[in-house]
Order: sequence, then C-alpha cells, then structure tokens
Amino acid sequence: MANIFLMKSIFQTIQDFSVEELNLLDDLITIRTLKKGEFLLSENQVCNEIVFIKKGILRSFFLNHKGDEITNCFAFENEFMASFASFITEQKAEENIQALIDTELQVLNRKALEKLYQSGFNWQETGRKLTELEFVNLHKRMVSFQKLSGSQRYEELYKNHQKYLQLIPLQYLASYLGITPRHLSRIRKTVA
Amino acid sequence: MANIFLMKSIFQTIQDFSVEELNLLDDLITIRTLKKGEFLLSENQVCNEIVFIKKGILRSFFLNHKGDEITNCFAFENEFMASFASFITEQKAEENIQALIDTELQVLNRKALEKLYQSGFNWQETGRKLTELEFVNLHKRMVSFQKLSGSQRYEELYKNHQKYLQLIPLQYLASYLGITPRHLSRIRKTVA
DNA sequence: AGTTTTTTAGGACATTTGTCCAGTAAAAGA
DNA sequence: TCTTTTACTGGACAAATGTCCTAAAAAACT
Repeated sequence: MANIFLMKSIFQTIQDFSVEELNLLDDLITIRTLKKGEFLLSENQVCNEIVFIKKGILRSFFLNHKGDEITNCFAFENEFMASFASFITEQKAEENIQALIDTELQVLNRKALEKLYQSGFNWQETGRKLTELEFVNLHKRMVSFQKLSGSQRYEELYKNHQKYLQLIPLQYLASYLGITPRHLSRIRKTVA
Repeated sequence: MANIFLMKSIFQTIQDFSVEELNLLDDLITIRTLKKGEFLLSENQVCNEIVFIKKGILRSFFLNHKGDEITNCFAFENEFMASFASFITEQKAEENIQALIDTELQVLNRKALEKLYQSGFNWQETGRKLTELEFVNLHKRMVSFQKLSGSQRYEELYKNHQKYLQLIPLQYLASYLGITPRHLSRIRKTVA
C-alpha cells in the first residue's frame, strides 16, 4: 500500500482531522509512476485527478497560436498538481502535464474526492481551504506578471527557488517567465 | 431591508438551497454606498468583507515600485468583489478597492460568512464552489497574460466587454492590460 | 458659464525584447 | 563509445513598447 503519511500530515495542518477521517484516504489513493517525458494529462482531455508528487517534477504547458509551448506551472516534491481549471469545470484541459524527470505520484481521482466530500463537513471544508490556497498562489503569480518585468521575475525566482533552476531546461523557464529563451540567456549573464 | 433577491438567485444556481437556507442571508447582509472615487478597502488593511455590486463599478489596484497605480481587477453590477487574497489569508491587502462611479453594495462580512459556513453542508459547499469559480476566472486571466500580447488582450476585451470600455478611463485599462497608456492609445488607433 | 484640473492623443526618441541564425555544448540513443 | 539529436549562447538586426513631452479635449469644481 502507498505510504501516504506525508500527504496526511499536510491535510492535518489544514484541518483538525480524526485518525478515522484521515484513514479514509487509504482506500482512495492510487499510485502512478511516469518516466521522464511521459504525460500525465494531454490537452483536450478532461482532468479527472489530482496528484501528489512523491518524487519528481511535473510541468504544465499549453500551446500558443504559433505552436510554441508555454509553460504555465511547475510542481515539485510534496506538492499537489492538476489542471485545476479543467478539474473544476469538467471541460477539456488546455494544458498538457508532463514529467520532467522520472516521477512517482499518489493519485486522488474525482470519484475518490467526491467520496471524501460526502463523508462530512471536515473534508468539505478542507476542499474549500485547499482551493483558497491555490487561488492565493495563482494570485501571487498574476501580481508578479503585472508589477514586474521578465528579468525581475527571473531575479525573484532565482532568490526563492535557486535550487530548482538547475533542474529546469532554460526554454521551459523562459516561457514560464513570459519571455523568449534568447532574452533569458541575456538576463542570466547579468544576474547569475 | 435590502433587496437581495438577485444575490439569492445566484446562490441558487450554484446549490440546491431550501428557502430557509437562503433566508439566513437576510440578517447577515448589510448595505453600503460609495461615492465616485471613495475607497472600499485600502492597502495595509485586512479585507474582512465580500461585496456584491448592486449598482456601480469597482476597481482594485496596487502600486508598483515607481508608485504607479496598477489596476488588477474591475467588477461590475451583479458581481462579487473583495481582495480575496487578503480575505483568505487574513493578511494585509496589497490592493486598494475604489468606486469608479457612485456604487451601491450588499456586504457580507467575515463573521456573517462564517455563520453561513457553520450552518451546514450546503453553504460550506457553496463556499468551495465560489472559490473554484474565482480560481477559474483568475486562471483565464493568467493564461491571457502568458499567451497573448497587450494588443491581443485589448482585442479580446474589446470583443467581450465593449460596453464597459467607454466607462473606464484609459489609464486604468492600460495598466489592467499590462501596458502603458501611450501604447494603448497606439493600439486603439488600429483596432477601434 | 468660467476656471481649473484631469485625461487623452500623438510626435520624437530610447530601451527592451523578439527574430533569425550559426557555432558550440550537452544530452540521449544506439 | 560514437553518433545523432536537442539545448544553449550570443551576434546582428527588427519590431514592440516605454519615456518624455506638448497641445487639445474632456471632466470636475465653483
């Protein structure tokens, strides 16, 4: 069976769960592994699962009108990932989610989540709180696009997540920051 | 007493409420009006209320490092508005919320909302669903910043919300789109 | 209505960022 | 290990966008 101790302890920080409530997870979580480059989700599929990253890195990207890949999100160990927009609306996703390195996931699918929600107040409230946290994260990213330039966003990222930067190909970073690889290369000369 | 029929009917579309559940709102909603230019919220205050716009327009903005006002959101009649990030985290807001024209609001404050949440499953679930919808809206805006240029964002806005564009000073629109007023003026010549 | 303040348009120029490209380096595959 | 593919750097130039500014228009105030 999956070792979901860590995931449980994250839920525990959000809500004062009983052991029984947390143990509901045991039968609902499944395991999945992805090889480097493999896809968890392709655009035009409905996203029906939320994953917890036990090991590895995921990135989410979509295509612009020219067909360039635009990375809109990275997720690392001990973080949740999904196309939340698709999961919520049950519409086809615009994003692809791909493993940047070999990755090990703990999966909670829609039916499992609904079971949790139906099980009572606490899980329902946790769902709201987690959604709120996702909102706040997204809001921060949105603000960084409105008040910072591409190079300032890079500096922020460099300050806060330097350890990750080595792991991520520059082209993915560039589109995540909203600039071209050419320009990121220029910026790197002055910052790093 | 406030006429909150419309607000109720919006909640009704999200959740299958009983009349009694909806009527809980009656004692929890208060009324507030703002004159053009007045502030609903100033930065460095914690946002403790969510408002429903009965009449009028609100905009939310923050300041960048130069002291320029950056508009990050508009809200119109029959929409909800708050500094959601501040409301959620209970940290000081980075935004100011201001009335663009004389505005009439129906206000739900934190305590009132918590009462609703405590009242049972349905309001709890509605809270989650509304948060999800806010997330999806923000996500759309984020995607528009990653995959479109400033002028493309203007064209989208022009197509979808032309009626509002007349009402909003160009300088506010520009920062909302992530460009300078000078540049928006250039864009307008080619589009409009 | 007259006056003052704020907003908008657009010229001239500067800066930032993108495009295209070629050479090199690094990684993946056989 | 060798070969092939993919990723990165940086030059030269082009396009997009910003800065600064002035005059006109619109809005607000008295």
